[in-house]
Amino acid sequence: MGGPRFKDKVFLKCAICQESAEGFHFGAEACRACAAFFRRTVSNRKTYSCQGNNDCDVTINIRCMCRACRYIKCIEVGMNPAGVQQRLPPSKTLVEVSMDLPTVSNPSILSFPSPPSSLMLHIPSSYSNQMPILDKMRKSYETLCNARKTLHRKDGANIFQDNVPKPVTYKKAIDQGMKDVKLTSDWVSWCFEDFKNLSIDQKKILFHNAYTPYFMMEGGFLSHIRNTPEHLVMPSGDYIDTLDLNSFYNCSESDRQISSKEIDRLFKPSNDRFIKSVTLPMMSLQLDIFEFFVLFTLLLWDTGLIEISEECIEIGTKVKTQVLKELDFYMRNVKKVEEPLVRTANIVNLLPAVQKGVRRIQDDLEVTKVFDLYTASDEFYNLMSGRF
DNA sequence: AGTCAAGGTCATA
DNA sequence: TATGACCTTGACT
Ligand SMILES: [Zn+2]
Ligand SMILES: [Zn+2]
Repeated sequence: MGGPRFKDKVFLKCAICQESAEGFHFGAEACRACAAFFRRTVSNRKTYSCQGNNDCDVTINIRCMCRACRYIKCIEVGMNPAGVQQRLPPSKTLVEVSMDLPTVSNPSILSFPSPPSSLMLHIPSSYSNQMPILDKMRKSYETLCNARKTLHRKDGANIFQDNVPKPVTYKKAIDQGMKDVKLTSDWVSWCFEDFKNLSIDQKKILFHNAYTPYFMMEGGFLSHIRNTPEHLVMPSGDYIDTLDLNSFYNCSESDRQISSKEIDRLFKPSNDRFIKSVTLPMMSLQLDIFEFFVLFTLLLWDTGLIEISEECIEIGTKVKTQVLKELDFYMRNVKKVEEPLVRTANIVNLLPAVQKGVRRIQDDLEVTKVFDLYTASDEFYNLMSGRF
């Protein structure tokens, strides 16, 4: 028993099983056992399934009890499957395997499902000190994306394969939005130390106020990144096809009471409006990930809310000012924007468009509620109050 | 030369 | 067969 080792005056514990750790592995502080487990899992492309409810404890004594939950925890603490290298010696058995899957020749490519967009950039670590909050958001967004891949993985699908994005129905979209609430709330806490320290009431108020607009704004942003403005991209990577609203709103299980024309009349104007006022401007601005984070910050820390405390207003104002300063530094010294003021104003001007877009679409849903066809949004909003 | 984090090996359960 | 202690490698300082 070596006991916990010293490392620069600090005890380090494995983020997965709490055993004393020896260093970073694949993006997280981890013991060698968990690192080896993660490497084997990714390298051999194994899939596990949990016999329980995907919430088994993974601690040092029972770390092997549930492989599925151990792997999920690896992802949650920040391990990146892309960190596992491709098998170097392409042995004969591997060649045979790849013959079975002629469409996928290079397994390592599968670890990078996101198309390499220059707008999803990372900043050099030398800039981290100058923009700490944005840097933290960027890094934890990567963690969020990995966690989403696990969470939204289709049953039976290989976790390491990039699922081809598919159009979703209304019910699936709500379902994915509900599943993503917890991850997003975790992400918010990862991003803002100040948010983590708020009272539960204040957290709920801020998060509830921001989640739906954020959900839609992120959908617009991701569709801008993918260059498919007519799609609203969901956290899972699937999308709402606004050119085919009929299949979106008419789920197969529900009665097809509404004609395709009626659907278009009800929903098309607000969807088109959202694309025109949010997604397309993002594309023309070439909004990047850090600028998107600034918008999220302004959205979350809504100091105009009537229910929040004076202290919360003070904190929110401080956070927003800090992030705007970081944006200023980023535009001047990293992105080297010619007219930072004009660009910042254009970016911030997206927020009222997002808010109006959300309101329009929510109004549409109110109308459908009168028709008593869709009730999922009630569950959705009820769920929001149970977090934190 | 020393550290870190990859991959590999192989006794053991 | 999966695990994890132990070893090798290769990049970086
Ligand atoms: Zn561990
Ligand atoms: Zn489990």
